[in-house]
Amino acid sequence: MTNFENMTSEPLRMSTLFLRTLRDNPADEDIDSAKLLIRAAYIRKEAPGVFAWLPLGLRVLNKVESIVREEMAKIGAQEVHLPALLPREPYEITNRWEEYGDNIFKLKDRHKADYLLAPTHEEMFTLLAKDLYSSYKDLPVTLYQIQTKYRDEARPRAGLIRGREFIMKDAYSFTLDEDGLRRCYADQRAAYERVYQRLGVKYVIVHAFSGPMGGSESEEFLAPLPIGEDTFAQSPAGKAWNVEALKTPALDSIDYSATPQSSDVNTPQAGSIDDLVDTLNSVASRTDRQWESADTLKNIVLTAHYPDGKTKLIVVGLPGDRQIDLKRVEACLSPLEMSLATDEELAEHPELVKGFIGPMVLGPQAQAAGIENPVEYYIDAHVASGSAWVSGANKADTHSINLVYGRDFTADGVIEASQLNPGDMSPDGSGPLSFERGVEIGQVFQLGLKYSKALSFNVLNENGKSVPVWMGSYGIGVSRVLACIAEFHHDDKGIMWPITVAPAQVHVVIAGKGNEISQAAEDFVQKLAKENIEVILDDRAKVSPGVKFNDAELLGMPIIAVVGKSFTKDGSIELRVRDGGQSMTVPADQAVDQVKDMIQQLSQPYTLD
RNA sequence: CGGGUUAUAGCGCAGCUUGGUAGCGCGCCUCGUUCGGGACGAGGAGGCCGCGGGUUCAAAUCCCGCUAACCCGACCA
Repeated sequence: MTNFENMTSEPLRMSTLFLRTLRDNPADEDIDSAKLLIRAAYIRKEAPGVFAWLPLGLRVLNKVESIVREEMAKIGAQEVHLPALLPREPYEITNRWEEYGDNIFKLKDRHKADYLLAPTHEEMFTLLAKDLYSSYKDLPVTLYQIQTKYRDEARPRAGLIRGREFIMKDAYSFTLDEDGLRRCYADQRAAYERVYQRLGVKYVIVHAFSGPMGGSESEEFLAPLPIGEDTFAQSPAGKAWNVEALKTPALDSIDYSATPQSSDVNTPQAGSIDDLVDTLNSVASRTDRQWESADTLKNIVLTAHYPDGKTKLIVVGLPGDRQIDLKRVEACLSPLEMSLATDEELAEHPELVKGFIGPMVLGPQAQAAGIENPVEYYIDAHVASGSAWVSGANKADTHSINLVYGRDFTADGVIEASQLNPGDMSPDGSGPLSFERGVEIGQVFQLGLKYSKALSFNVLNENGKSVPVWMGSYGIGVSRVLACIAEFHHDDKGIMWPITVAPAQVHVVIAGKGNEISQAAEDFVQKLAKENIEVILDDRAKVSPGVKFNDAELLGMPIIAVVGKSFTKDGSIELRVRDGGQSMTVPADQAVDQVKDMIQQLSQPYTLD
């Protein structure tokens, strides 16, 4: 049990432990990990998204952190600790004072100078490394910290999973070149896999959206849980993507030589795509097949918000059977943020006839239509070159049919604008996508030169030339992953901690009165302590056995030992495994060895299916 | 930012319709009896009924305003 060598072997006595378990679930939490962690007095909510750590919770947290530290040490990352309270200037240089906006906790000191509570530390780590290092001989170096982060979330929720104050391990690698970055990235990625395996957390590595720094690689570690806020997609070949990073496979061009010239159709009462399809089937019926929503091209007017607050209208065209996904549009048109245009905003462009907007007045077509100040037009990646569409004719009660993309109209750009659906083709072409929800518990990111350039972190290379440093950043949501452990490992009675993070390995219950029983329990606990096994001893007087059993199951130590009835009968101790329930009664003098066997078994790596 | 729900003891809740001494369960304290699956009896402690204003002889309760928490949504022209 080398893992626990440095831990105290003094038993935790429930008679004096700062602990009060709750019989009822807290009314304002609705996910299992938050309910159980609060009921079992591991944590306590102090404000929305802000939690206090109580003795047992802190022990779990420390063990999670220890595992992270061990794995960071293995790959040569060095621990530091930066302040959370930071001046404004570095964030001003990288424009994140503005970009992060309301998500930053901002404050002023007594001299009215701006400060912030750091949401992340790329700037400070870059400046720190820049301060000390200036030669290629100093590289590579990877620094990390485990530290409290602050983000003023619009809506904190789900207990520890989306907090405003949370604990994060963030690491930053500095290398001379891109190859070095790739090696650091691979090291971190491998360390993350070991961390999550040791924590007993299921994870899926998904391709993540890598932002405007085109080409940089980024992957997220998601814990597949239905309460997750991220949706990820998996292909039959086993690859996975965050939906934000999903790319639609390129479509083959369609031969449109047989498609007739476009023409207008009178379509009153075409208020929705469904109504339009019905109308088309009655006024413009075709012989080969019925009109379907997938034949229509709907054009959605969006207001694009620049970071400085200015706005412009854009139009996005996508197949009528698809839903627009504003987040994906934003990802393609970063840093613009999107909202649906209001009627007032629409009114500034009279060529946009609500309900009948078509491509012929938009983007590249606008000039020919005599429009001075054209609205930019983007087309969804599901629109194939050469495909024919029904779309608005830019006058009331009229649609055009046989509008061919690439013949009759083009766009200012092709973007990922629509929600992907189960069954859509995977980017790797291996078959239909399936979707699942996940909690982001880690991310590895090849930053490239973004921060070193912005903050002028250069070193001299072998030729004496000043070159920017390649950077990567790597995060683990420590408090969040703790909540995920509880999500994966609990039942309706309580938590079932993996032995690697449990506050103690064994929970000894004194069930019964009398000196003999309590003395036997004390002897047992002392023997366990000699073996460096951590113990919680329920030595509370005047507490009935039922209460003790229920608390033991709620608190969730991996092994529960009961000294009571069976000891009185034949001097034996009852041992149970909390998760999975094997249970046995062994003579007291064999109990320690039996516990060691159980710990051995429970310490086998988790098989993550 | 919009929508919904809620706010009464450490925790979970009732009371509000119809204004009149603030209640229940758990937890906490004392005494006694219990002691293997959230024991029982007796006796206690603990409240600015979210905040502010109003109506009234009288407000947890009715009216107006505010604040906070939790959930849902951030979407089809």
